[in-house]
Amino acid sequence: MFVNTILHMKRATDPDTQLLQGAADPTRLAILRQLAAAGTEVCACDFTACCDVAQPTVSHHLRVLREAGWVSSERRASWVYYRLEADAVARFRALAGDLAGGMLAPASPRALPVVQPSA
Amino acid sequence: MFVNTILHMKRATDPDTQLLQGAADPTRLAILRQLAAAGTEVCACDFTACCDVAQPTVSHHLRVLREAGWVSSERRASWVYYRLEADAVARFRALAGDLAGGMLAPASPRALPVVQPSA
DNA sequence: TGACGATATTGATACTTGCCGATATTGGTG
DNA sequence: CACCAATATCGGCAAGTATCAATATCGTCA
Repeated sequence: MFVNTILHMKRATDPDTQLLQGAADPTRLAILRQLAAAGTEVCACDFTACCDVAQPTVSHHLRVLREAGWVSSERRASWVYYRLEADAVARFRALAGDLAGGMLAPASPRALPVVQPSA
Repeated sequence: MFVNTILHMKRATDPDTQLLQGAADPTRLAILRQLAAAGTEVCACDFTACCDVAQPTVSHHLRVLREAGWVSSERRASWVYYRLEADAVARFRALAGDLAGGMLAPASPRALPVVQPSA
């Protein structure tokens, strides 16, 4: 409430959120999946084919992915090759693990709070 | 290009994208983390405290999370309790696994394509 | 150097989203 | 029933974002 008086000034500065936002788009997720499936670098021109969006749009999404840390690119001859960043994938998996948290444990016989909570 | 002539008509209909978009916000990620850390259900009033946004905003984010399948809610007395949906967590972890794809394997000695790719 | 193919950037537009104040709704209580 | 506390919904605004056409840039090749 107080912190937020600085009006909407906090969006996605957190690296985890950036990572998630990077993947949170159908086109970008398709790109990430294609990269994961390939297991190796992929030429930018190969994404244009799969994503049913125009070339500038693909380029835009690739930039977003790069800035989110998901991919890195390397120019070779006329083509630009993109590859998944192992570090991003690792962080993503760690995040998934965090959220799994209590789900994995057999869940200790928890007492349902029948009376008022903290507030 | 052709499919897209239907102008911007495909946003986030895919369930995986929905899941990612659900988590791709600092406030919502904080909520998810708090739920995971708690390992059990959490009263809505407890989120208002941690998220430095106004109550209607928290309520909004909780709805987004519910619609994305991340959480389910149950009203008890005056309070509403939220809990993580195991299914969503599982799908999220599966997604992380998918993206890891080739990263886990020792990466077969791949031949760098020096000549032109597919296009 | 000039032409060409592959990508990136720019500019404009429409849609989406996060936020809050005000208000409605729900359930318990006196 | 009237009141109160906890949540949800509504209305509107400001910022973000996805998209494309047009254009710029970069590298290769003749």
